[in-house]
Amino acid sequence: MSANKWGDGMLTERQLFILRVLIDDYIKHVEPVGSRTISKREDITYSPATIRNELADLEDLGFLEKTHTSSGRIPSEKGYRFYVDHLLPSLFMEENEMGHSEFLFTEKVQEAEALFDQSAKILSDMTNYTSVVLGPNALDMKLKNMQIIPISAQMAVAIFVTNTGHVENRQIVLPDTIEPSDLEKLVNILNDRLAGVRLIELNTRIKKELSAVFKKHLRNDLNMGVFLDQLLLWSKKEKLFYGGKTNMLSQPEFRDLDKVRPLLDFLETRDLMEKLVSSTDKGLTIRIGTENEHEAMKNCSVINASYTMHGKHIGTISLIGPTRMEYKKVISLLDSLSKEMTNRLNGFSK
Amino acid sequence: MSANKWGDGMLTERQLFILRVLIDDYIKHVEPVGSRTISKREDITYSPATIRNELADLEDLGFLEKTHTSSGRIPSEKGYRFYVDHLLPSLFMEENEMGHSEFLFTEKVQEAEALFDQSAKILSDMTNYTSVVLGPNALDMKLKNMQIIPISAQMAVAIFVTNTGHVENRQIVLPDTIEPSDLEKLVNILNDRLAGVRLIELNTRIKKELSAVFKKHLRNDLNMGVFLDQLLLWSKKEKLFYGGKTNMLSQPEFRDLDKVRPLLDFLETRDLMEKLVSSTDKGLTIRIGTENEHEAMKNCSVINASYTMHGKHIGTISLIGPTRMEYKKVISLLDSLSKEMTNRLNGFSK
DNA sequence: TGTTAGCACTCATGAAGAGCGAGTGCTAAA
DNA sequence: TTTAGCACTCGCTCTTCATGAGTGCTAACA
Repeated sequence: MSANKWGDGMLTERQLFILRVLIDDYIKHVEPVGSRTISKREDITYSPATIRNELADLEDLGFLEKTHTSSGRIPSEKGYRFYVDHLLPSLFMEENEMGHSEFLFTEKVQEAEALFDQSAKILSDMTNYTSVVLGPNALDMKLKNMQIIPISAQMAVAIFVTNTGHVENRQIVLPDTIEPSDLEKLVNILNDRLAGVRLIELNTRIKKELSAVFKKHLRNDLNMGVFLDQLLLWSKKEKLFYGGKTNMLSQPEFRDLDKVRPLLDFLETRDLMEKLVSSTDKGLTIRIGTENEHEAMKNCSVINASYTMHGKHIGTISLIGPTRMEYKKVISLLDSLSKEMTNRLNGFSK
Repeated sequence: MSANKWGDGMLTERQLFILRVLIDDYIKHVEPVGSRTISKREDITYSPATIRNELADLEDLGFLEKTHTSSGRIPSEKGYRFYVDHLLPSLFMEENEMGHSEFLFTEKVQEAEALFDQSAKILSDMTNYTSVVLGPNALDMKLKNMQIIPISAQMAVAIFVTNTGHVENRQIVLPDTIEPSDLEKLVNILNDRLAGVRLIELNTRIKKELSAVFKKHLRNDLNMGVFLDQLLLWSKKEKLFYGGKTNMLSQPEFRDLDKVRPLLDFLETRDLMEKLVSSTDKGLTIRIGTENEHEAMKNCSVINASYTMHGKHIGTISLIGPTRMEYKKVISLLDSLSKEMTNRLNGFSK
């Protein structure tokens, strides 16, 4: 057999089996697994000594590690990666029958925000890990209607309603010379011409197509350029919804304060979280340990699942747990939950 | 001298002095303070033995405690309370000269939300404790304008803009039989009659004063009752802005995971936090340990400072730290910061 | 009468060492 | 190829011991 990306050659059936058993055991008990423990399983016919030889080989191949010279083995990052890619699917298929069709949403979840919030809570409650829902980017939604409501002589509130019912708003400073009638005209023009345009594109559309219209209908002395820039300077990003922020504290590997602290700080840092949880992939992605490319996450795994609207990826629901997480359970859970979210979300727009 | 609420009688000057020195020292070093430590201070002329006698008396009076029979003393809750009420002001006045006039807000803080958020961050950064700003209750603001924007045949978005520029919005289900023109009429009536009314009062005002108007101007077959209830069912509460959520982890008294966990969980529980941080008082209130009336807060002190708008209390900025917090520093800081918030907030509305 | 030196006593803390047990790698025999 | 046997390694836990910072009490002193 030829070399592959996993090392010098393929693993033997027995090695595969032992590796899987060991990782399963470690995930369950969070303690280094020794040869004796493995040999005691009913379905294992080999003696501890034989197992030891195999374990030494698996360690040489980089799938396992020891915590000290005479300890049992724990999976390495590479080990988990292999487990997730090659050992899980076979098991996974069998058990996936019992779909998690019933999630305990409270009676009526009418609005998207409530759906996201509850999904995050449900997921973290069911797994005891930390979950995050990355909301849709409102700027990708299409403009349904906009309003400018003056609240004082100089200040006004600009409101943008999207086709999904999301509302963006911000305060703006009115040009000195503007009249209520000008404002009304402006709002009418914008609503006429820009309904159905994605918020993020409003700015370029206006610059390209509407300067002529403005010239025709509005007084020339208004400094529309600056005003429009202010109006359309989008700053808000996707919203994040959390569940089980403190669940990390009950994971045995983070029993140590100095280990949890960076983790909790990470969770509180919006930019980092956004990056961690964003994915352009439809479907499900798993990142293990250092694959997350941040020191604080080096002992964590992150699973992102995509939810969609009209078939388009618009956000993710994610689970953050220790690298030793219950992948089997968690993956199928996340899979069903993201589908459930997609269903309900698309139900809203009917 | 007659008995007072602090015990059998007044404390002697020397007792007051020793108590203050001890608490100051404990706050600084977070370790039980012994007689020797106190007697070593320059301004103390008595021997350890004398101090010991006084300490024993102060303990009998309930101001001090021991961690074990032969340890130094630490302040009791009653001790802190006395310290804050009677020992602090004298010191406090002298040093308050150096006001914290310069808070490091980023260039332009234009909107209230940004102000609250930054205030919380600044406060937690400067103290290394956890801070929370309780935003104004939008429902107490006055209606400037409302809009109902249909987004599909059955759904619409209702938007309420307040005189402060705050925007409340929610999705509503439209009555089957309603026409766009009905909606327009309704919005016009509401804007005409209800501008300037506090959001929280809209419902009663409508029921009292507008049913006649509706009868006159709208078709009778519309089931306005249910619709209006839906429109005016306020659910959202005041917003909370956090700073330094994980700062508790660096406090020596919470080095133990089992001690921080309930604390962090508490911080994440909206209802509890809201209750903790709400206060109707103008000015500054301090609650020490069990005065907070929640198990998780029994080793914490909470300081609430009020910020106002046009002289009216509209929200609070709070600091949560261990009972042994640096009251002196923190109180003057919170005092100045809440005033700064008030200033900027009132500046916005000019 | 208030203050202080002296002294016996307490208790937390940290270091040192022993014993245990779960694990290993290696060797030699089946 | 598999396995029994064995020496060896570490991490843990428990105990013991010494140390030192603190106390309360008593008796003497100013």
